[in-house]
Amino acid sequence: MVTRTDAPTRREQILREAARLFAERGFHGVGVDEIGAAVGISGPGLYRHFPGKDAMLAELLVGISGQLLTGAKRRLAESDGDGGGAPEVLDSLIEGHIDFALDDRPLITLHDRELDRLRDSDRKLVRQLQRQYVELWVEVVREVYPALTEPSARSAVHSVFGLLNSTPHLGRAGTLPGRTTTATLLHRMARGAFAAAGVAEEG
Amino acid sequence: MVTRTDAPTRREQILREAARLFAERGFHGVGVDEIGAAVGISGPGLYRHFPGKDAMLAELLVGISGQLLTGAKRRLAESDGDGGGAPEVLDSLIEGHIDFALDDRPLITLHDRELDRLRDSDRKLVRQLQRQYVELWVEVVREVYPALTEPSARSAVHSVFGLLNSTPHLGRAGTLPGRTTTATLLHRMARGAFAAAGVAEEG
DNA sequence: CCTTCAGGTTAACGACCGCTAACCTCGCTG
DNA sequence: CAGCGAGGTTAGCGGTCGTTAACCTGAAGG
Repeated sequence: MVTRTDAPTRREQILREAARLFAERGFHGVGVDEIGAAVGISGPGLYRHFPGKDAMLAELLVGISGQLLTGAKRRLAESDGDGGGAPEVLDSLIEGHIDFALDDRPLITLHDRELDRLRDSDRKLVRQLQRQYVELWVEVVREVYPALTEPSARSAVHSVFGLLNSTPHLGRAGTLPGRTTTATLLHRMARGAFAAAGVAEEG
Repeated sequence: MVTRTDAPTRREQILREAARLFAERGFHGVGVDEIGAAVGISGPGLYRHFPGKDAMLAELLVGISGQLLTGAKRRLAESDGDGGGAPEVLDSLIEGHIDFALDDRPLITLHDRELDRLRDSDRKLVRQLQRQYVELWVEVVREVYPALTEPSARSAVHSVFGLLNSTPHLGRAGTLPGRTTTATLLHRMARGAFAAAGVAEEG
């Protein structure tokens, strides 16, 4: 991960603010004038950077899904090189998802909330990326907990996503008991949830 | 619970369809004409039953929050009468929440998604009910897992809500491996998540 | 120095949306 | 049976929203 030092482009500013506003008030609840105002230009000036409001949401959602999937693939590949067993890979996946959820709360919110506002083609793309991401988790989870059937594993993965993506509900930013504390707690809970899911099937 | 046999009133029909549509496409994404069409009347006919579109959302959200809180209080009281210890109460709370999440998926979706579209007074009321519900869980959780600090317990409760409320993401209705199977899996995972949160603090 | 063009501006259009007004039509009920 | 209220209807108003059109400006380049 090369950390950026140069200033964000206007385009990136717009995406960032749009994500925040969409997450706060919903896609239909935010006007283009507001997005413009948030970056210091006004209304239709946005159309120099994006063909329309939909395009901003599309780029955001495709970006998130792609980032999540790419990161997960990278972690999987890294642990293949190491002596990393399946449990370590699962830990790595959990850690990556938590980092994302804690660092980009607006995006995580949008990710499972505004998908249906996309044009058909974009929605299909995002869903495909999401599906790959889920399948990747499912494989690792089943390796760690062989007692799990495939449908149960998939349900378990979705549920853990729900758990990890709950961070936006945890106090409005300052109230958290410290980032690493929260991350550790979430990590333990995710592991615990998977473990409980994978004990016997039929409980 | 007295099971109703009489037909739902027009008003209840409207609320039911409005909930479904709001959950599918967002509050601002649904027009009053669509809600009307969904119950066989058209557009402004809704105003014979509700003073406005906002009022429908408000009634839905207040209703959910109230139902959840009432149910939880009832379960708490019942277990006080029995020889029910804290772990049994927690199980009962989890079970109740799962029932609700599985039976009223649209409402569970709205519950944490469209709260900000409410008038100030309604929003305050809903938040107050939600807060009471959370606090009730927190107390029980801390009784079962005394190692948990209060902020951690609160975070854990919110996270488990995220886990339990993930049901809308689990396949579009028919794909679930049976209701009781799903309920059991979710229950085990919730217990596992709490247990993992409550082991030591500092992990 | 003139041109070009990226990146803004304001004005305005057309569509849509929530809501109201005005009217209609039953089924009760005194 | 007169009347009246509950629960519909359609027409239309006022406001908002996404988008386009037309215009402006300042910096880069031959």
